[in-house]
Amino acid sequence: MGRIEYKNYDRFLLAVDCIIFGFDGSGLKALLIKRGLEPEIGKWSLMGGFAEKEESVDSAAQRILYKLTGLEKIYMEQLHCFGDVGRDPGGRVVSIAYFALIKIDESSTELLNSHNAKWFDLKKLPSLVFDHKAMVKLAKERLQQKVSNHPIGFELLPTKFTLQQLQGLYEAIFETAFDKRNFTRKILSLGILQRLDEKEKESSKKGAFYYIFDKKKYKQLESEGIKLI
Amino acid sequence: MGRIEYKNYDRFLLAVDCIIFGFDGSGLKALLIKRGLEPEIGKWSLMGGFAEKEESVDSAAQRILYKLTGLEKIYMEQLHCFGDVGRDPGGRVVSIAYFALIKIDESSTELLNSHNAKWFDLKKLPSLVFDHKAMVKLAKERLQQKVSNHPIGFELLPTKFTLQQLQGLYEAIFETAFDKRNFTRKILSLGILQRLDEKEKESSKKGAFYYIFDKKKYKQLESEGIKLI
DNA sequence: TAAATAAATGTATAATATACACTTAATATT
DNA sequence: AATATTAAGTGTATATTATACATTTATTTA
Repeated sequence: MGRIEYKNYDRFLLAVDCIIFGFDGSGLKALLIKRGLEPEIGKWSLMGGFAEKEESVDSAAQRILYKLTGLEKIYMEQLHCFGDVGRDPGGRVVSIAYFALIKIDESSTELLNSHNAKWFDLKKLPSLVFDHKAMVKLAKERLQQKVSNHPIGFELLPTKFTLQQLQGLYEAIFETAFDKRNFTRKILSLGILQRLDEKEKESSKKGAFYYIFDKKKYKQLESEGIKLI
Repeated sequence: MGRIEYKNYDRFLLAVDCIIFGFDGSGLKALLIKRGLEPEIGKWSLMGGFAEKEESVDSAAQRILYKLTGLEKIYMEQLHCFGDVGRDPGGRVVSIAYFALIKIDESSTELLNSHNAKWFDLKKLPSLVFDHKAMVKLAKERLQQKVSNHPIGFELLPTKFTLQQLQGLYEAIFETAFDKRNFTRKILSLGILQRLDEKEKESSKKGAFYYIFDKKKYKQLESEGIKLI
């Protein structure tokens, strides 16, 4: 069968917008840029761009994440298609939003600077262009839901981390405090953490053991979707 | 600020495809049509169509559901954007998939016939065009997930239904058997069902009480997202 | 009035979630 | 060398929820 091009249907600009989450030990953060084109040039915005004809939408999202952070092979998930008619005053643009989880210190500072990018605490977001606020809100809800059943929170932490850092991350994501004993017991009972002999000693005299993942168990749980929180 | 049209970016055909779920007392069903245009004309397909410039993507999905079933104000949820380059051999079409839950006997028979539509058991699907099989698979997974935490299963049942019908629905969705006593206890403990004095008497001599929803409790749970299964 | 049928119901046990406070290891201070 | 300081690390009791499992009940039909 030859290639038939569908005729006489409306064509759309397709944007991809990325909610890039990070965690710096205190709050959950999102990476925002100063928008570089009209309309609303100079306002805070999610990193985005237009999809191109010869790439998949997923690839476009990866390309755009790479463009801002220099990072590849990052945990990224499609969030939602935002398709309201008036969402972008610059034209009829349908946007596919993705969220990504990155280790906050691994992105390229030069790239971030060149895009006028900045990390913002989720609880202190500036006003954003278009419907980007709704995107962030939905992304946060999805992250909460996802992190409850899938071991992806680790994507936001350094390779080795203490139990208190892990708990701090979950508390930041859910904006609630957990009981240390119960949290520790539960997370260790999953058997996906491996304790190192090394200790983190900056925040206490006693020092807290570092942990890393047991990759094998991790993969297993990822596919099964075990309840974490 | 005037209206700026973004220039020089690729434009895409935007399709909307609907996974329409129904339940007839035995298995979970999906509504399929015989595709009416090339390529792959005559093959089984999800109901779909192209989005138009002056409507939101959500509206397009509603329009397409209405076109096939004659139904409005239906539970419908965006599923996922399918954006691979080669997904539609007829052109570069990005599709936004939605899933809908309808009462199987409420759709217009004339409309269904005019589209050559037919209900298929999810476990006995024919081969489908493009990536529609993946869409159905994802929709089923999302339905399972959603129905576990939100009281939406009822959208698939008649207004009044018996506990056995409700259990049958959940068993069909999860493709597993539940213990009748535990299921009944749990579902009734939510307090969202109201028992009628009327009984269904076709399937037994004793007869089974009909239930309807307690709308107020229903709304409350819908927003809170209480665990059902 | 007996038989047949599916509906309706309860209880014991296991697993999981929650609430709650003291001990320990290492360093810093006197 | 002894003591104070700091956050890390840990256990137990109770409540809640999930699971496993079989008999009684209401109604119709023979």
